[in-house]
Amino acid sequence: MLDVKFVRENIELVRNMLKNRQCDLDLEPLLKLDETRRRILVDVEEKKHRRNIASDEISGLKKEKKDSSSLVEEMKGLGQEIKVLDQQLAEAEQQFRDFLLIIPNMPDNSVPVGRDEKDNREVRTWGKKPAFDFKLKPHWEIGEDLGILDFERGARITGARFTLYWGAGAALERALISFMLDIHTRRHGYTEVLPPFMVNSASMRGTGQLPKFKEELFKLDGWDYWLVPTAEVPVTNIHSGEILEESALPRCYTAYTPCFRSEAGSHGKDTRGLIRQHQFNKVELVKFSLPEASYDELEKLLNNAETILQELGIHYRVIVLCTGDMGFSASKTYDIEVWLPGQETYREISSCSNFEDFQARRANIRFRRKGRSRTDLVHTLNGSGLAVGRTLVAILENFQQEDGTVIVPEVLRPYMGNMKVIEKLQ
RNA sequence: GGAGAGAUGGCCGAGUCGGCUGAAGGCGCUCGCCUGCUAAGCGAGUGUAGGGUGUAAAGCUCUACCGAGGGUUCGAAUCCCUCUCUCUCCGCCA
Repeated sequence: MLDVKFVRENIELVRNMLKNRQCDLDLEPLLKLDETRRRILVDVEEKKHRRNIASDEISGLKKEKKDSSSLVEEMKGLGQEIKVLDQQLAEAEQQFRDFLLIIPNMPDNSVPVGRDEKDNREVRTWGKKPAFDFKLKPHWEIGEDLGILDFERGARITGARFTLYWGAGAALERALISFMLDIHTRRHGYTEVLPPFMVNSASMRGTGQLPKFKEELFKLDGWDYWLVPTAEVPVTNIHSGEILEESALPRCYTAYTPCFRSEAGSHGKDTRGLIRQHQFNKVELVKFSLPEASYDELEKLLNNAETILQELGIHYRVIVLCTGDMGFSASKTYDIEVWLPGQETYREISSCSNFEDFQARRANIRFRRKGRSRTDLVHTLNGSGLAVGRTLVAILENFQQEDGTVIVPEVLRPYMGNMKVIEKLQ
């Protein structure tokens, strides 16, 4: 959510931002609502002031045993007026707030202006595309041939975009989760958290999934509970409504959660394999930062995510998203795209964003500078570190061998009972 | 699921028959004094949000907030209703 005052005073900047984001939204109603709401507010506050004074007078009169009935009568009328105005105000505030909630965040100045993913810019690459002298398979073939990925039974148990993992496949997924969490906690200094996998509407609103992206979420019937689409939601909301000490920042958390996404609007896209599932595992990195430090923290967070692929020894590239491709809540986003030789393509495996104070304002996450009385909004950041299912995909495709087996990356072997090669499950 | 208790400021904790209680008292914290250092002691200060005024900061001022929402009343932290959450006991369960 943007600051109302900022919008009021920089209306042209905001209009330009909407244009750059390819977002068609007319701001006129917002300005009108703001005006209406403030007009009513001034009126009702003045009336309440009068009522407060009169109440004191009545109290005084009663103490002196004097008659107060005419004043009481008068206040009855005023009370009615206040009641009506309060209702109007509540309505105006609600509409105003609802509108503010659907305005996307301002991109940082360093973000390239562009229409869509074609205008994203490559920042750097790491490693090289591996060379093979045999015919490569996509991961779904590798997984099915080894008997470790079972798409058919996954679909039978639940439906399309659900997968059953067997044996070394299941173990590899678990190994990756442990490995990632260990690196981030032990080497990068993050605190591990294990949050609820369902959240309420307030949390979804806090991070920006609601009200605009309802159709991408799974909701529990009869409950105000939603399945988390990413750990970002529960973990960022850890501190919602809190005022943190300046000395407590930055706070760096890492969490494993499954992620549930409806993938509405993706029909027919990535239907094969593990790339696009309704349920997948992810290790997330979340930071709460001082405003002046948040872009440094973003670079660090990105590096922390990259470390995982470097340790695994898999080629990737980093891109910065342009204004037209960036998410609703983000001010700046880097994507890490991993190389998948079986499909001869790069695929997003991590998305690292700075949200500045956009989420903090929605979720009301503040801090107090030492020696100062006023509070400020923190900056929030997060990034995948990494998407586990897609990492498993990258391992299968990058470390496949001609005989159909897959080499287990060195760093994962301690987590897999020293397994060196994944062979066909008997 | 059954029975009961509770929810007040950063924390603990008062709030009488509704009326200067935004809220006593204590702790903590901040600043100052004192003191070889530390501790103790002394003094002052210490909620949040929104609005008005102000070029802005400061300041001044108003309104709201004692779990959330609604009601009664001229007036509610105090009375009534609904909901949420926490705790205790029993039952059940991983």
